[in-house]
Amino acid sequence: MSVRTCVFVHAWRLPRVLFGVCVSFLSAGFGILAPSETYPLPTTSSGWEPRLGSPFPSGPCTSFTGAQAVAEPNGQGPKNPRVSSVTVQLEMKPLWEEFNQLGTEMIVTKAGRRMFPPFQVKILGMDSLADYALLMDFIPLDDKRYRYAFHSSAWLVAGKADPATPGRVHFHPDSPAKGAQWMRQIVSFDKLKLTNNLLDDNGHIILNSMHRYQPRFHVVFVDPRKDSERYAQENFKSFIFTETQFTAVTAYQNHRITQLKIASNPFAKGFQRE
Amino acid sequence: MSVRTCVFVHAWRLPRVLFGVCVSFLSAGFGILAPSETYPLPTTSSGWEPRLGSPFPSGPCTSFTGAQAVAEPNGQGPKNPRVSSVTVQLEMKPLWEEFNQLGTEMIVTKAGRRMFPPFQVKILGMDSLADYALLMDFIPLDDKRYRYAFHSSAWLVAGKADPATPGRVHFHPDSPAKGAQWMRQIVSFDKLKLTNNLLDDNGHIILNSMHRYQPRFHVVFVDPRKDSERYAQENFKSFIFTETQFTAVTAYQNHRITQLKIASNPFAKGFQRE
DNA sequence: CGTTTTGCACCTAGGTGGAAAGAT
DNA sequence: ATCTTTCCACCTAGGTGCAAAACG
Repeated sequence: MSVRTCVFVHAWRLPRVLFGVCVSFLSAGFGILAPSETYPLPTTSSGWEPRLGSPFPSGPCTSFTGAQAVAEPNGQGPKNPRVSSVTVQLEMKPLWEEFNQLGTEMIVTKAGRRMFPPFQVKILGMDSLADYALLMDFIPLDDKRYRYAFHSSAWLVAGKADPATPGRVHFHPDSPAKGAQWMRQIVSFDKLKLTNNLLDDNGHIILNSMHRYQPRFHVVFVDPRKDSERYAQENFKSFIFTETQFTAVTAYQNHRITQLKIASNPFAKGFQRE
Repeated sequence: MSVRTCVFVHAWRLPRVLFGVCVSFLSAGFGILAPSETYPLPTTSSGWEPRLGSPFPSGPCTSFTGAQAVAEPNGQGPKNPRVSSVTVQLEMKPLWEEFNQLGTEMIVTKAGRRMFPPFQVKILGMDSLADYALLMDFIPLDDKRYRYAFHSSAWLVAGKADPATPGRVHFHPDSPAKGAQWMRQIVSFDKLKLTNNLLDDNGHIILNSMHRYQPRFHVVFVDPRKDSERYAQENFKSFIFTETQFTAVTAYQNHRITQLKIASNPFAKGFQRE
């Protein structure tokens, strides 16, 4: 399937075009967006290898494992200097790695569930005076469905992936804001919730349980030019931290994941050492 | 005392001039502001009658008592149409009036205490596409200190006012934002806290206990022009709701105020009917 | 003596995983 | 048999007025 994604958005908390980040499929059109709302994105894919025409990572985006934990996307084509100079550090990287080593699981519920660890980043290199929007989306890591073999404590492929969920984007609710504001302190996506409800109308991210996903983080420069749509491809930069990938579940499968969640999430303190 | 207030601000979450709302005394200079931070404002005054040269209400600003509860300031001089067309409705007006009838008291603590009822407004008439900042400040209602006579259940003048507290302004933390955003729903100043700590460095509003105050609400248009300071006087509009005036206290004096607080504040439910 | 501070019990509001029941 | 839903006890986080102690 050929997927074309277009960056272009109408109406940002406003009744007319302000700037844009619109994502459309070959067959889909535009849409009106508002912060905290979500929007269809291509989620069907055979992984997150390069996809023709996608403005979001068209090359293998890797997160560096250096001391700074900076994600450096590649192959996103020519970029506006206002985004090309942006770098991002994943917060709580050691904790993410600890989970990732065990095989991170994220609970999805009908009502929506937060992620843990929380997706938080430190941002550098923005133009202090320019407006930016920050958003996240989730792409399938493969086309498979999984099941957990309790006896062997291992994930097994259980077949082909279920039909793709409605693709959505989560805008950080402070969007849009000045670069100075985003860089001032750690940016936390703690309003983002994951659900398995295909009919969700709370703006949550919809995922298939027992499928694997890769979170993506996008920085979009809000181009003040009237014809900003023309520069859509240049005005954003995407980041992927491979240590944040996870399997969506309705109940924890790996007991070691459960224990690590309990040990590290303050809200689960009630389950510590019994 | 002659007080001159100047509208002009440097740095809005940003390292250089963006737009401004700076308030200075005759003897005081400028300052760097950021949302949620506060800033010196003239608080010494012989009431809130007209004050020469003040960009904030220079005429008797009254709140209408009509069905819409719209405050209509007067005598603020020529205004930019982007602010002159703005009207504001006080939310929970009946509750405010109920308190006001008894003599509203607001607790001040070292750590800072919220107001109750909460100061919330509905805003109309903004330019949807323009940027605005919203802020509040508090001015002394008179030059007196009070004490409460429990036996007669009445407030008595206890002398001349204590030295004025450091004047501060509370910017609504969402500032600046588009008119459309502000008008979308009720704007609540629930992050604003009152303190009696003269050395407070949490950005709270500092008040003298046993003194009376009048909250003010200011709408500032963020003028994109380079020389916006020149138009500072034109770019804001102030609103005063007389039913929101109160006496600052460290402990409630009037028992009927206590009862009304308990009856109407959800967080005080633990004290209902004993 | 009037006023302020402190610790506290009691709330609101909402994020946890567990256990049992339900669904397919 | 596998997966999902629901309810719940138990947390975090923080906003209340109260009572006693402290202050000046």
